[in-house]
Amino acid sequence: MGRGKIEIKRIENSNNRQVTYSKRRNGIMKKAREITVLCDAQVSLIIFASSGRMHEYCSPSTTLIDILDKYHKASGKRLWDAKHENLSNEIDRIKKENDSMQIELRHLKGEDIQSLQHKDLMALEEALENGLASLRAKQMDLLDVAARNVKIFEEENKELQFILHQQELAMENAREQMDNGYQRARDYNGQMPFGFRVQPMQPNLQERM
Amino acid sequence: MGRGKIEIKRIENSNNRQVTYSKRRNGIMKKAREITVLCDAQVSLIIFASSGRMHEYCSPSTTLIDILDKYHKASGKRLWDAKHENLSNEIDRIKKENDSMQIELRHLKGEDIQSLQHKDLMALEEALENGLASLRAKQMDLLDVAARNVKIFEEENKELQFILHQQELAMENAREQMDNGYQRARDYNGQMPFGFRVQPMQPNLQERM
DNA sequence: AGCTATTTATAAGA
DNA sequence: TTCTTATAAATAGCT
Repeated sequence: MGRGKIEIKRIENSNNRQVTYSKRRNGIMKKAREITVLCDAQVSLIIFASSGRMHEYCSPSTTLIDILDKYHKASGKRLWDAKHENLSNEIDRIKKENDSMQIELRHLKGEDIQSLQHKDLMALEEALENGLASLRAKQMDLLDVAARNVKIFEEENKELQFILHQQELAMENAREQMDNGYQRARDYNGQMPFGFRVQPMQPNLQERM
Repeated sequence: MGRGKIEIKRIENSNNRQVTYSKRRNGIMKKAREITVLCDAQVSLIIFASSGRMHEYCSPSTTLIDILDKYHKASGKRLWDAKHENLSNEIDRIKKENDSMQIELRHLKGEDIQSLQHKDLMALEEALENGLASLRAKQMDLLDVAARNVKIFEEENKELQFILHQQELAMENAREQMDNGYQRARDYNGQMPFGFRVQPMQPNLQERM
């Protein structure tokens, strides 16, 4: 369709080839648009010129991804399969793992055990009793710790009371000295023996509950 | 280009639409082939008719995957990465679910409870005790069933012993009659009253353990 | 699925 | 590239 008929074979003149490429590319794109509208078709058209430049057409109302998805289903060919399949398989695998854990959990919570056989029930019982035993042991530990903490607090309390008492004595002493002279009493606190200061930390306190 | 000019808009007559689709599809395919040859281009063309049927052209010397790869590089658009991302996200989601179930399971089995706080331990204890309670209930049911089955067997046993006894009497009787004449005794069994036959089934037997 | 009058696309030239 | 135009090709409406 032109001034002369041409054979369908590579156009050797690179300039002509480039011009023809442009013209025909526009032609195809137009045709693609037209068939889309006229016939309700979905079209994906990707063209790379030999120069590497790309042009694409994709019918509106859809996306290339969508079309490739349908292509996948329609042709059975797997395009980006390897990765895709691995991921799908992994999902399946994990889902199965999930399901079995879910069932185990339910059983341990006493749900859905109507269908279990005697043997399964025995195993379940053992598991529950083991769990409970571990739990009791842990609770005993905690009680131990708590008792120890109580003792530590108790001792500290005594010590604090002792220090408090000492301090009261010191204060009284100070008040007496104040009667003798304000200047000497003002920095009394700085001179108080170190051992009589209240310690804010309890380094011996055990793990909290 | 035809007997009449047409507007580029959806062809309402479905038959015409289908015919036009076929013709134009061939046209585009041909154009795609031609530009491939004439201009050294690489082309991927995928068309879905509204019916869902698919047609594709891909220039020789390449593959759809190859073209999509180049598309990927040329356009920067992702395509199937999106899908992969979705799958990856789902995997992450399920894995998290998995992990938390795993932890819960371990806790119920008394493992890894060193780090638990008092409150968690209380909850765990309750769960375990509930589970154990359900289990005991189920076991009681089973014991019940077993006891009932024992009783049924017991009664049946008695009945069988009774029948056996009757049969022994009958046999003795028969032996006596045989002394009187072989012919009359031969089909004695066929004449035995129905109620005295051994029943092989136990229709009252409850669910097994 | 063919036919063909017409419309479109485009090769070559400017 | 873009425009022009002669001509090849595609195809709409019929069978």
